[in-house]
Amino acid sequence: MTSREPQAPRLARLAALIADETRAACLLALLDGRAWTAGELARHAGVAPSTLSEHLGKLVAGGLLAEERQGRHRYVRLADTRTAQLVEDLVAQVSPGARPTPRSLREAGAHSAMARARTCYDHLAGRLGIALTDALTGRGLLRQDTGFALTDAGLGWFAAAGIPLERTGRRPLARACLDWTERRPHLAGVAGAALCRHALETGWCVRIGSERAVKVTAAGERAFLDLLGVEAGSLR
Amino acid sequence: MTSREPQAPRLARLAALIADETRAACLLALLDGRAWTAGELARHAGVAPSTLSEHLGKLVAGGLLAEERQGRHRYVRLADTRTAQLVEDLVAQVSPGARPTPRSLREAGAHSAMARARTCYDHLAGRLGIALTDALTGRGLLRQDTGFALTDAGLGWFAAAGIPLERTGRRPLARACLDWTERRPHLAGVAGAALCRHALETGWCVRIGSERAVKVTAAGERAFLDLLGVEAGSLR
DNA sequence: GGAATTCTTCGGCGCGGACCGAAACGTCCG
DNA sequence: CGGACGTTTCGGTCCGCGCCGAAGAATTCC
Repeated sequence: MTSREPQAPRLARLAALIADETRAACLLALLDGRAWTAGELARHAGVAPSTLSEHLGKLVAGGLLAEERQGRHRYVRLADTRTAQLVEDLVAQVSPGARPTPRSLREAGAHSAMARARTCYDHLAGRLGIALTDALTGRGLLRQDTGFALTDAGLGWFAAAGIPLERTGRRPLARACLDWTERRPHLAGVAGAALCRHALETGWCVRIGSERAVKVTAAGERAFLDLLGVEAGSLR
Repeated sequence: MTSREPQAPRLARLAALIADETRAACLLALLDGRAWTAGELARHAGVAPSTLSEHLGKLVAGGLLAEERQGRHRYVRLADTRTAQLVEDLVAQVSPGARPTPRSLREAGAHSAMARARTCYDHLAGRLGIALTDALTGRGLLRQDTGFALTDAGLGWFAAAGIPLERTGRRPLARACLDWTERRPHLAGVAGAALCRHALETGWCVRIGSERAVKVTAAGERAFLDLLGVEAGSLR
């Protein structure tokens, strides 16, 4: 059998897009679900703007990024949830079993804030994401023993909490996303995104700094306790 | 923010392992779930044995492949189900919306056999995988509307059919795997693997040739009809 | 209109890595 | 014990690509 698999070149070309450290840094930064300008990404990655411009060209051409031009700015974001999920899966694969020792105090602070609570593209992750997922499961709202799906009671909980779940396209309502700090699954999919969006809109959580880390507010602490019995005090 | 994401180098290095066309061809071939020798892979990929030896060294060192030495042979296989799932996800991302036109009759035949029924590492895919998944869903044994999980009736069906489901480690019982020919989810996870294994052991399906394609036998046609009402005649 | 900002294009440099063939090493078999 | 086979190591070649700086295009601000 000398016939080369027909999709080998495509697979290699896709992986090559991620196989560069600068482009990988961009994809990781964009996991916050927001749109960044080319200049921001260049500073973030520590390369010349001209270099980063070429990288963006490749990522957009490869379908990993979507771009939107506004005046002299070029905003890019991850193309879709599937792409974000793919990057998360890759990160989970390389997530170290042993936690790496941070080099500086600032890194240590940033790392622990990320481990506490952060967004994973469009849903909540970190210890907060795990705690909410565990609470949903413990109350019979989410079923993990036979797969990963909301129960009928779970559908009712979202409705009662005033969090609308839009059945759009083929995206699953609930889906497991492997957390790279906790190494445990947490809620993603339509329900995960809706919960995160609601938490940010109602002020249960606010973003810290310019990246993915978030923190729980006083209002959020009350809400998570009332609605799910989650003690989120340590995640403030 | 000039701090580079700490896991960017790791992500890039992982992707670089897949970013070579020869290594990609190896990973795709190994998606059949079996162990190949270095020589077989070299012939399959169309490169010199010495070249392929170096590739295998990198893939093993990178944790994507597991190796087993037997005499003068070096057998390699995908390291674990998570790695297989990752490769499948990457393939799904690049799966062409428009079917590519095969270049030769033999390729066309191989492609259509793969589209009919094949294994996806350790579970069934292609039109057969979709048909079984649809049947399970239609009979209330698998729930896809709120995620992707077996129902209690589904657990009973597996027990009644004599297909044991081993709850091992963290691997989910049911999980969706996106099919790259049908562009629809089909059953993976512990249940998908158990069903595939049972189908091959009882002779419901047999492998065609040396790769992933399988075909349904007469016994399999009866079984699928009796157990799930699936008309698998066109998949023989 | 002119200046500042943001991004892109281009030429050129240098490193990394994929490839091969030749030779060495180990294993199996007659 | 010698020959066939599968695999590995090594030296050498070559191409791809990531990087920069300088110059150019587009847009906004004053």
